[in-house]
Amino acid sequence: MVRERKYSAKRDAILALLRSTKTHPGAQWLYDRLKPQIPDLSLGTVYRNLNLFREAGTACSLGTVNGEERFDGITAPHPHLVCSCCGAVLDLPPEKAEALVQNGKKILAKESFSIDFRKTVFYGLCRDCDSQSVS
Amino acid sequence: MVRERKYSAKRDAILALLRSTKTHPGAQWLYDRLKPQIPDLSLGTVYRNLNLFREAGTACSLGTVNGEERFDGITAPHPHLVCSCCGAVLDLPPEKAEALVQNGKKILAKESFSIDFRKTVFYGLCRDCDSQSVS
DNA sequence: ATTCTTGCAAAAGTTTTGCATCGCT
DNA sequence: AGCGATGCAAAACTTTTGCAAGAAT
Repeated sequence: MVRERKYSAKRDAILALLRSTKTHPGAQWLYDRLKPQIPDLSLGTVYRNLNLFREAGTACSLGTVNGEERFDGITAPHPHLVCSCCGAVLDLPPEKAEALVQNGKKILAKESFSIDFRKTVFYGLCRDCDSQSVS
Repeated sequence: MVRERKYSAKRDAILALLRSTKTHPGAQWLYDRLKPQIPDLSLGTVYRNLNLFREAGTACSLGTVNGEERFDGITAPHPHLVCSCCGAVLDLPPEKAEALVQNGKKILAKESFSIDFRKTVFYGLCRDCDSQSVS
């Protein structure tokens, strides 16, 4: 049972900004950018809407970088590069990811991104939770 | 330049517990389990030692689940299953991961774990940070 | 003696939430 | 009018840190 959503100019602005950037931002980044244009915007609203986007599948989380959750407006699953030093997040073209996985290359020439390690996580429901949700 | 480490019984206990479990615990879980046996243990010490393990490569982080960082005493890279509902983390045998990636099966029969989506993140240094660390 | 380790508590940082108000339908 | 959306501030949580005391080398 999904609740009805009403139009909200702020929600639209947050989503538009999220979709317009390749930085894979966190809540604070979005807030800082939007605040000058929307003076009566609060950080809580950014958080609330990001959670709505995630629930609705309009956006997705990439996970936490340096303690901050980062989001992607592109919901089609694709791998990412995270800089362990500065926390930058880059999209990784699927074909390059394939090559990386296959030959374990440490360097991604074009982006000049040196790979240290990879994390792969599958999300779903464990047996207990799956059976509970069905019944 | 890695600092010298002195022996610490508490550090040993934390690492032993981390290695003995398949739960991929967070700091609080380890603390709760150790506290009865080591009454003068503090949560801060668990955090400090987990960070030491990570720096030393003795343990590694799997990322954040429900806002809490989870650790693995097995440092050989391997994929994980995370239950979106209860936060349980399971190891995924590499050969099963391969099959999942190849055919995109939604169900992992043996573990009865239904897969919703996957996240793959490569960690390394971006061009800027890489050049800074070299020079 | 030196330096690492730790308990404790405060601090820091991120995210959530309660509540009154405002806006959309 | 009814209910969702929001500002604001407090609260909740996880993690880090400063400092003095204790332990290992």
